Order: sequence, then C-alpha cells, then structure tokens
Amino acid sequence: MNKKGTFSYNYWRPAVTVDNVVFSFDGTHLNVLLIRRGRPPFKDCWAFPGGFLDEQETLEEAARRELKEETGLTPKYLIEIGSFSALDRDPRGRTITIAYASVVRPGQTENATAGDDADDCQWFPIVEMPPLAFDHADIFQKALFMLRIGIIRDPVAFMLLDDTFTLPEMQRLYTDVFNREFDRRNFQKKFLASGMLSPVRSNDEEKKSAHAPIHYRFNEEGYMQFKEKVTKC
Amino acid sequence: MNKKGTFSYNYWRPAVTVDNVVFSFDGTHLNVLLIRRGRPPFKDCWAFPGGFLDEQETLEEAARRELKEETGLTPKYLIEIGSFSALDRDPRGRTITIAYASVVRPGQTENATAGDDADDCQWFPIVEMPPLAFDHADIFQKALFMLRIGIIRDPVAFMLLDDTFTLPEMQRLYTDVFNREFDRRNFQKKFLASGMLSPVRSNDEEKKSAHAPIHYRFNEEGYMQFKEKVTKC
DNA sequence: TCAAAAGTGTTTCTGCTACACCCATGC
DNA sequence: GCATGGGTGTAGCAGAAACACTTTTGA
Repeated sequence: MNKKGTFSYNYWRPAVTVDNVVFSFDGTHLNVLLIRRGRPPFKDCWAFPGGFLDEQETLEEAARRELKEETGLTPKYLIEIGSFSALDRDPRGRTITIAYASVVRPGQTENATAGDDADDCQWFPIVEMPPLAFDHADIFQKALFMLRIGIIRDPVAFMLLDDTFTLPEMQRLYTDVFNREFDRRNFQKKFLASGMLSPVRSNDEEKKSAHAPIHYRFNEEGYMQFKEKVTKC
Repeated sequence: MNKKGTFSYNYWRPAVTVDNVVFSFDGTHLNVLLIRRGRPPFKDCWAFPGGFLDEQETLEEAARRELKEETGLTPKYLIEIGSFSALDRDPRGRTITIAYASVVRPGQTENATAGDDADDCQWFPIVEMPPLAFDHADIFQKALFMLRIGIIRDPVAFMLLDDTFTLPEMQRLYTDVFNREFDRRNFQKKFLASGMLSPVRSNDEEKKSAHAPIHYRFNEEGYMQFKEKVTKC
C-alpha cells in the first residue's frame, strides 16, 4: 500500500503519453491517419500520432496539441477511448498512454502534414492498414469501437461528411464503420424519416453520374427532436 | 513539441492514481462503496478508494490491488471508465487518475473493511451519497453511465445479484440503475422470453411473503444465444 | 443497348407499450 | 377481510427487415 510518502510527489511516476486515432471519410472509404516514425523505437514503422503529456495541460489538451504539432489537424470531435498500460508496451521504459479518437471533415484531410517527429504522414483505408508500432493495433480496435458508439449516440457521422452529402455517400460511411451491409431503401427511409436531414437545392455542381443523387445537409434541430424521442435508456 | 529528450525518462511526469467506484445491490437499492479519508487532503471527507500506480503493475492491476488493500474486496467485473486530469483536481499537486467501475455480489459486501488509509468504509445508496472529495462527483456520474452500458451490453446485472434471485429483485436493480420505472409484466415477459433465466426449484427457504416469488439463475448459454441474436450493430 | 447508380413503396414481423385481474399470505 | 406483493395474457403500434422495378446517363 502507498503509505510511505505524505505527498504524491514521493510516489513513483510513469511517463504519460497521449495517442490520436484520427478518422476521415473520402466519400468511399473510412480512413485513419498514420505517421511513419522518424526515430526509435519502431523507427520507420507506422503509428498513431501522439506524444508526452506536459505539465500545464489536461490529457485532452495534450491530445489536441500533439495532433496539431504532428499533423496540423484540429478536429472538432475528440473522445477518450481508454488507457493502455502494459508493462512492456514501450521498449524505452515504462509508459502509459491515454488514447483519443477524433474525426475530421473531408476538406481537412489535405492539411495533414508530417511534423518533426515523423518522416511521413498518410491516410490509410481501415481495411488496408500496415502493421503498427507499439500496441497501436489494440488501440485501433478500441478506437473503432468508440467511433461506432459515437455515431450511434451522437451526430459524429456528420462530422465525417462534407457540409452537404448524398445518402449513398452516407451509407458507404456506415458500411465501413459498422463493417456490414445496409439495405439501401431501409437506410434512406430511416434517415429521411428521422428528420435529421434537410434536402438542399443542388447547385448543379455535378451531373456526372446517372440519376444525380440528392444532396442533404445535417439538420441539428431535427436531430435533437429525434434523439429526445429515441433516448429511453 | 517534445523534442528535447531522446528517452521518455527526460519528460515531465505526473503522479498517476487509480480510483474505484464499487457498486453492490442489497436486494432493494444500488449502493456504492465510499471510504472516509484518514489523511489530508480532504481528511474526513468521503471518497472512492484508490491510490497510486506502482511500477510493476498495469492500471487495472493497480485498481484491483488498491481495492483489495483499502476495502478487502476482489470484484469479478471491473472496467475502465476514463481518465480525469484537470490541473487543479488535487491540491497536493498535479495528479491524473484513471477511474474504474466494478461490481460485487451481495454476499461480499460485508467483507468491506476500512484499510489503513481510511477511517471508515461504508455502503451508500446512490441516491443518498454524501459530498465527495476531489472530482469524485464527476467520476461517479461517468461510473454510473458505464455501469448502464455494461448492463446493456454484458451480463453485469447478474454479477450484482445473488446466485439465485427473483424477478422483482432484478427489476428493483434495473429501476435504480436506469433511474426509471419498468412495467412489471413487460419486464418479466422480456427477460423470461430472452432465455437468459432458468427457474430454480426453490429450496423453500422462504415462504415469508405472500405468493412466494420464483427464483431464477442466470443461464449463460441462453444469454449467449440471446446476445448473438440481438447484436446487430 | 447495356451496365451502373439512384430514386421510390409495400408487406411482414418482431419488440415494446399499455393495461387488469386473480391468488396467496400476514396482519 | 383487507392490504401487500407477485403471478399471468392480450391488443395496438412503431421500427426493422425483406423485397423489385423504374429512370437516367455514359460507355
């Protein structure tokens, strides 16, 4: 038991890091951002951007700061996905990490650039990810799980989509996130009936494909009413 | 950015603690275990049992060890509920905590005894909790939320109940956890139809009340089938 | 003219909700 | 005999699932 010190300062302390699993959607597939590590350990391996907690910031602030420094991104939505503290997870010594998941809009993905710690910075479709450094494969699994929870409970899906989007796009997003097929008619019916989507007069930007799809915008007010009705437990 | 050191050892480190929100059910109400702090800060205040992370253990191991040391309990089910890292959360200096929620069976609750760090150790119905030390009120809110998730997604409710239990008991548990009323008939119908309960020939232990309630046992196999059917997203 | 993509409606089933009466026991 | 607690069934409704055809455009 910890009885030796009168103050916390006397206790052993681990190094504490934060890691970021950033998701984006390119209209077809769900992607995650990886950096190629520029220094050991795991030099040249792909990993999630992250770094050490500083003294004057919370863990969430650290996650945002590291993400900004290492990739230039500033996500709107960011949630904690959990801690990882296996004794041997970092060959340099004992570190624990608190991992965060976040999402960026399609327009932001080109802003991602490799910071000083990284040789490279690249978006990978989640089904084509390379082997990851440390225990980042575990972190990814939990991040995907938390993304699903976020999409079910909160309007996170719309932070992954452009300001206006089509229902087929949205359905492809759901297909990738939940790793299953949805019936096109039921999918459309459900979300159109929910009131969380407002059709938007297409600026005729694209008439490329056959039978141009209708564009929608997220309707926050409608979403609130929908959520109020649904939230029982 | 953290570029100064080659090794993690050179970075600033926070003190890291774990905290435990332990739930139990006494047949009528959901309770949480609090200790009265025996030393500053917040001496004589009620708080969740917890303590500092040691070098040779994971965070979850630390949570279990501290719980054992401070209260004598060894919960079967324990999940992480999140991190708390506000700069001023501990007047002694910068600490971050990783909080865990756990449940113990009714038979175990009498085993809870105050360890060295605590003057007292007591179960409180969740609606009658005293003011808490640190940011433990925030921790409690998130713990209750995670308990709900656990009960919805996993058979956590049955780890809060005795080996055999009645449906009215189970319903009281749900009422407290989800803070809402359930229709008795619908509640029974739902769980009896689920296949996760097996009636057990009452040993005639109690015929106290009018119309002695039927005792059930958790049926793991039935639960698995039920969950398989339900798990869609 | 054919393939690809997207729009649309109906039916069925299942799960959830609401709701009332009877029985046994203890006081 | 009455209050308490616990057992049981039915009918309505809403959300999910299954399912096929038509339209437009580009190759």
